[in-house]
Amino acid sequence: MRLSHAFIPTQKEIPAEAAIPSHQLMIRAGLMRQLTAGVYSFLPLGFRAILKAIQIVREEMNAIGGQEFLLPALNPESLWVQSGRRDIPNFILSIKERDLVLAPTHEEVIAQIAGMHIQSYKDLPQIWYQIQTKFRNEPRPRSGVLRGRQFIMKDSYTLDTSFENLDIGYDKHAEAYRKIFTRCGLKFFVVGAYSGAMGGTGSQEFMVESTSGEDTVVLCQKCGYAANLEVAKSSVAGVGRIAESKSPAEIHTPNVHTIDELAVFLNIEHKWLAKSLVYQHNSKPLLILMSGNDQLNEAKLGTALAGGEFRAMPAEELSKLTGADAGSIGPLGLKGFRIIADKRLEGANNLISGANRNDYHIANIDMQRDVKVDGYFDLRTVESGEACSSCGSPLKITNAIELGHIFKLGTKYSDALNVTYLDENGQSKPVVMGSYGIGIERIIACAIEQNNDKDGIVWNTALAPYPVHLTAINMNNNDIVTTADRLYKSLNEAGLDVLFDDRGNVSPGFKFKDADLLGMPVHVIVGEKGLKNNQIEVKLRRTGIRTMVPIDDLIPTVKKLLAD
RNA sequence: CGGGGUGUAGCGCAGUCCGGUUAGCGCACCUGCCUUGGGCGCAGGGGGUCGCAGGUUCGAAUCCUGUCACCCCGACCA
Repeated sequence: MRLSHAFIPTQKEIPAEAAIPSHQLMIRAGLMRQLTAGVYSFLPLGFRAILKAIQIVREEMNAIGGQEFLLPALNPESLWVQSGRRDIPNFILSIKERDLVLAPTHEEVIAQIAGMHIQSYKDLPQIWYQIQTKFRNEPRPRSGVLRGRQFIMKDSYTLDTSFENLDIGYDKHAEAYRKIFTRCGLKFFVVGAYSGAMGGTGSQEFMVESTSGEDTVVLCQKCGYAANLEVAKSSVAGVGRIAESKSPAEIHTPNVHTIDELAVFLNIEHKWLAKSLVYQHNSKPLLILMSGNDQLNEAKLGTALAGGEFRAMPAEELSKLTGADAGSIGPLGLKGFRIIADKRLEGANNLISGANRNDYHIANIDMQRDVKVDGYFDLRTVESGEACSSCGSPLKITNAIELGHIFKLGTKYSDALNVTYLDENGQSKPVVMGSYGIGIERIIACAIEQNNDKDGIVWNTALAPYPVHLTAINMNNNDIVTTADRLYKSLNEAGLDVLFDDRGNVSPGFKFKDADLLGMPVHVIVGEKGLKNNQIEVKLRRTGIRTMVPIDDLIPTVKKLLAD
């Protein structure tokens, strides 16, 4: 491609709306432009990068036996009513003029096709995938393409006869994903993840560490334990019992509202304080007891409650219902509440909690004797530095971008949409499904987040829109023009895609700045300096190292550099 | 959905508090000359319903009311 005729609008200034490096650079380097919140137009250069990523994904999906589909983005609303996902909050965008919705994912359509045509165990297993545009009603799109309302996703689905066979397809995907992200040159890690309302029996996320990421993950750098904070565990001792279990006693605690204040007021360790959190679960009041300042993890709470809607009770309702304000709530004497507690409190005694009366707490609470607990669950959020539950080393907490997510779905959708097969005995059984996603734009954004410097993007060969950037330093010099034209031709003939800066009346400095901003891995520079000695300059974007090579050695040199 | 912020030329911004020439600056763009190894120089030029609607006023980018859009923090995110 000749830059003199290319549409690659670069800009010197950082766009005001972009807060993270990948977003800034994707705009500055002319890869994309925003159309509206969470929706981006990919320009030719950006689309080339997208196509590179798609091709890698496609090859690895085909390698595990995936069959590529193209499913419609327009779906009948009724299909989503049938699966029970029509009314998930902030999920589906719909069409005003018809009873159609824009598909946010494709389990439903896959199930519909499978339901029609999968009849026998002989038809299974299947791996079906597509690479297609998805639409979601994101309340707050942000961070460029990291969270959009419209995005390209590789989504695949496994159909199997059993959970054992599901594991095979799931493991194939895990392996394919490792290959995909490795080929894309990304430093990634895999974490155990929350399955949430997606349902199913297990899931893992493929993550890239980044301060721009929206997910929080827990990592053990010694043994490799890695989990999304939503499900992460650590080794924290239970509160435990002391020998003597005294009788509950009310204590006056004027103007003490927080756990920290209470600990200071009573001069006591935090762990003996049972913090009360009041929630509503399916509109019924729920008291959650945590030890000290342990933070409730709402994802874990969701798992513990096994479905239904829950939310923290607003302060007004709370005081109306209990007669006390938040900070003075406790398990004793509380009527009409279901009570659950964090595992750390199991069996503990000598605890202090609110008296359901402002300015009073109750001491010597014995969880076994005094509190009717409807279950102990792991509800606490892991904190940085806590001991790894596998090896005891301190855990690290970091932000990450989710590139891919793999789910063992089970029969949730086959049950809802009646997808069955006949087994060897002629028995009708539900098809066991798995579902697997990769965000294509996120591959590009992560690659840029991980590979940029003050001058611009640093592409690796796998994703670079063009592997070679060729610059003619001075278009008024006939030798340079002739040589650069000839090299452009021969590089193309050698199978290398070249972006050729043949612009006249553009200063060398400007061309260098643009080349660095666009960030192609190998920069070939044709200038008077080298030409005097029949040499061409080759610069590596990543290292900035320049070498002079004889003209005849150029193509093998470039090929070698790209392969490294 | 709660909190905060911003809408003025393609991009980045000033001007708005305190109403008053022809709405300015840098970059980009166009023409000519010049220059060619790190976003050249000189001269000339084009481009604006000041987000939108209504109101106040002799007069509104500026004040008032409403509304829309976008960004950031949080909530949310199968």
